[in-house]
Amino acid sequence: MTTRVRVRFAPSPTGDLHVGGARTALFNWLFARQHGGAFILRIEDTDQARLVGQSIQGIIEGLKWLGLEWDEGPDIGGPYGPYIQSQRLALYQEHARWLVEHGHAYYCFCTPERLERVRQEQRARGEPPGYDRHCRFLPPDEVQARLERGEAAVIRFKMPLEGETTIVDLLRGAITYENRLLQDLVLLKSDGFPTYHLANVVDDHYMEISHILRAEEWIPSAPLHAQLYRAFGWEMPVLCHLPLILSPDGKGKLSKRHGATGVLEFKRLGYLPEAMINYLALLGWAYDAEREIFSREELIQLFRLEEVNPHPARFNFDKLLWMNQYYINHVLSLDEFARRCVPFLQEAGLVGPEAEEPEHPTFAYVREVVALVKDRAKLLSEVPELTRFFFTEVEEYDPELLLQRKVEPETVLQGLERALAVLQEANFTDEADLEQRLRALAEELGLKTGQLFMPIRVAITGRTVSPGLFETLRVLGRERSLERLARAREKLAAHLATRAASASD
RNA sequence: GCCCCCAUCGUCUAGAGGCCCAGGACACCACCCUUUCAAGGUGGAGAUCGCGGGUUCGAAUCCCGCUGGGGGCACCA
Repeated sequence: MTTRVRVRFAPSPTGDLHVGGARTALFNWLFARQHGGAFILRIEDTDQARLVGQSIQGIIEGLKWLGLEWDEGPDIGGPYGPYIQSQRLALYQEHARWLVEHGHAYYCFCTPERLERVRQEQRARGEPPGYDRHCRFLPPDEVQARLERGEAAVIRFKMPLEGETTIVDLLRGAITYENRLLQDLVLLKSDGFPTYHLANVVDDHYMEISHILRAEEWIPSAPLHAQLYRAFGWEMPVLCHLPLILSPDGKGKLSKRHGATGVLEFKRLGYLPEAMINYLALLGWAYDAEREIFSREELIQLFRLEEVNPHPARFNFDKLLWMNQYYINHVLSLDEFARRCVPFLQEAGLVGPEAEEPEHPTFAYVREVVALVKDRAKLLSEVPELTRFFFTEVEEYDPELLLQRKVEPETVLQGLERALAVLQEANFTDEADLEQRLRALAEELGLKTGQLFMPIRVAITGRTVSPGLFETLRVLGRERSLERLARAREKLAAHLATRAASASD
């Protein structure tokens, strides 16, 4: 029997899409694509108290940024909709009632206060906290009377009191629980909303989900789900619990206090979705002993769910950063890199909206400029700082930066003067020509190349770290280069004069 | 407290009984390249495969116990 693969990512809209959720979504997506199945986005908004407005939008934006497109979902619909649980309430209520009528569930009138008190007493006695099944054995006519009186009630599942429940996890095999240790959990809350357990099981069934890939933290509720499937007489999908992503120090799940955790935060910080996907795929899975750079398409082809390592992995920001730089340096084309730099350059006020147009000269210039930092940027967000002097005047800098250890200040000054003269003659479209002339000049002045090039670099860029000198001169062009050189010479001359004056005082 | 999962360099991992006195990557160190910074190249350091018992001619690999880490125990998901 081959059932069509249908998987789902089912976040609850309580905040941004975080990396843990993104990894779950990724594995679901890879699995669906690899099997020619469907990847479904379902929003589990059954807790109105924890709802965060706009977070559905944020989740969708995050998934889109990662390129994890879905086949059915709240925004695009599909044959099994609606895909937002708050729009399916009647279905859950109907099924909760069905369970009561068929002896699998019961009404519970216990107040939150009573439940809390019971739990406290249990804890005090060193017992595991949980519901004491007080209402499970209420006489039917009392239940009826209280319901008619309009008393607030929830519906709880009647967990079998004896025997055991075994679930089968794709990565871990059989996991067995003793039923007597399991709880009579709430399926339908007093506000008429279902809990996760009911809504999830009902939806997975009606949406014909074939494989449930979700985080490991759900293992303990799997026996309840298995019992629900049994009570309904439904076949249970294949279960696969994905290992958790732990904080870098390994102490607990990754959370906000460990730094960026929201997928869109990573976007803002200048990470590439390709790097993010690649890194996340490798958190818990590996292709072989050597290879670790994979395109989306390669992942779809090579990924094997059964090979996922069941032990939790720590999130390593260093490795992600390395991978991001690797993608910028070695994977992205120049055009692609330039295109992605544009929003960051705009944000920094260095280019206008025209830079977005591929045919516009501004984009052509951006392309030329960022080509010089493509092999040294780790994050897209660094690009504005790395290239600022190509778009604006050189920022004010300390004239001391022009000076070289072991080189007389007068010689540096002379070097700048001579460079100005030499470059006057140069062909600025020809890096080799620029290089040749400046190397010759260094030799003429009896300086090591660095001793001449560094002052020029500072003059041109205002800093001691920059892209290659000759390519920088080329992109900057004759006019701006010579002007900056001249200004640096004046600046240094003035500086040396003041220095001499204060020294003679 | 109870239940469950997991266990190879600091981290992510390869390893499915002999190919492993354990391979790769990040991070770290050194050297090379070099106009700065990167990138790249070469090399180094880093794991008695958590510990203890078995099984076997042989175990990182199989079994048991222990320990450690993580998860869960809501009218949250």
